[in-house]
Amino acid sequence: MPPVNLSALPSALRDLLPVELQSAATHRLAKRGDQLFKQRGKPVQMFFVAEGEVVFQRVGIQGETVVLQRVQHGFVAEASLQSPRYHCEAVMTSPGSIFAIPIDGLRNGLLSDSLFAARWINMLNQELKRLRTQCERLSLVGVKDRVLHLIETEGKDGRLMLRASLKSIAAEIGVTHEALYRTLAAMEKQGLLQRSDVELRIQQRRTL
Amino acid sequence: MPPVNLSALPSALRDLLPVELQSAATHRLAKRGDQLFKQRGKPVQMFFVAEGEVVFQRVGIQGETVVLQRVQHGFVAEASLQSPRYHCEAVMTSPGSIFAIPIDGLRNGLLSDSLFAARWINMLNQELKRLRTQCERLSLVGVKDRVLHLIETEGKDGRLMLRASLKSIAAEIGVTHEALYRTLAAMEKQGLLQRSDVELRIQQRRTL
DNA sequence: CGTACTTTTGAATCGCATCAAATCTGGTGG
DNA sequence: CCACCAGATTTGATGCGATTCAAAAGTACG
Repeated sequence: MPPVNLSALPSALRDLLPVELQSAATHRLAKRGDQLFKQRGKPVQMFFVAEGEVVFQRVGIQGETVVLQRVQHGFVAEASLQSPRYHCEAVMTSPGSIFAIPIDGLRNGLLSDSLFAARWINMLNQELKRLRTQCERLSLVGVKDRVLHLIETEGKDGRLMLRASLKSIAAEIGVTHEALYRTLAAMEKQGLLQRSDVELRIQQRRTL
Repeated sequence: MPPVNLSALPSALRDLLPVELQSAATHRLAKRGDQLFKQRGKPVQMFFVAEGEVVFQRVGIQGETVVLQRVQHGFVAEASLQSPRYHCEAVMTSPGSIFAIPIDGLRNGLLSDSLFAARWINMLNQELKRLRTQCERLSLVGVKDRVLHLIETEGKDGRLMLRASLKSIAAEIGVTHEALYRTLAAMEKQGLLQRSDVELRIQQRRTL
């Protein structure tokens, strides 16, 4: 992977990382199916997804895969900063653009730059909240409620941009893709929802 | 709340916090139903549960409560370090022992003590992993699989200590308490599980 | 133009939510 | 110490909705 033209860095990275880490970053274009790292592999780089989608998944005993997280823009496996091994694997589900930062440099930077450490903690806190929200969503009964919750929490103004397939969304909200397709169709028929190629939009009731 | 006799601090706190923050900690005994903080309240203290159980929950639109997290030993709402408001409420579900640390002191400490910041990041990373595991659990189909997953991931050697009611466990794994009771009974009848007042134990198959 | 994947619809089964009600438990106050 | 109450535990009956298995049509990509 080549070193990065600094001006090409996503603003999320430029605002977060100290300059010395920005220069240490490398970049690559990844295609669908590429594996960023394997379960039980040793972390040497921290990956940041700028474009495309990465799923963070674990392979169960019967070989079934459970999606733990989808990432379209952000770090993958921040929690593995000091882990000797990955506890999950990361795979591209759509072609994309990936930045990588050496983990030891990251660790040093966090120790030597306390403002950077504070920003990093902030990022982890946001991630914690996002995960708690996801747990909340998975606790809801019924596909419909989960869809609405997803649009309300991950979308903006009742609109959820579709950056990935509905199938991967189905996995994320913990239902089969068949159930999701059927529920979306039913909701649209009831006028609760509008679908397009690029987004899901909650149909606002005019009078409350 | 009185200041704390330093030697009474849980070791988890003594290993994590700088001494100046340890002296700033206060302590209280809380009883069932006590509310540590309210949804939308302003965070001024960071709470650490040493004994008893706290649930971290959000009240939904129809007034139903969703349990986001149960804490028996650890920080509650670490993610609210820089939040202007809590996005959830925290309630004791059993009497317990609570330590409180002033949030501004915590923020200052994280900025001035980089080793402390590194330990804090470590703690957040562990919490992230725990939450991802919980999402994984909630994605499983069937109460039985969730129970087994819970015992495997939160227990030790196939034994899960019951620090709280089965009902609160049911909420945590996202099923009704009736379904949990029935499933446990069925699993016990099939010899998959042993129950006692204090723990659930997976029945090991002798031969694989 | 074929291959792989997503999207879609169908049918059957069944596990779980739901509503109800009884028993048991620990804790409180009289 | 006992009556009482709130909550936990348990069992029962019912119906819906999601999983599962199957198959077809649509779509992207090399």
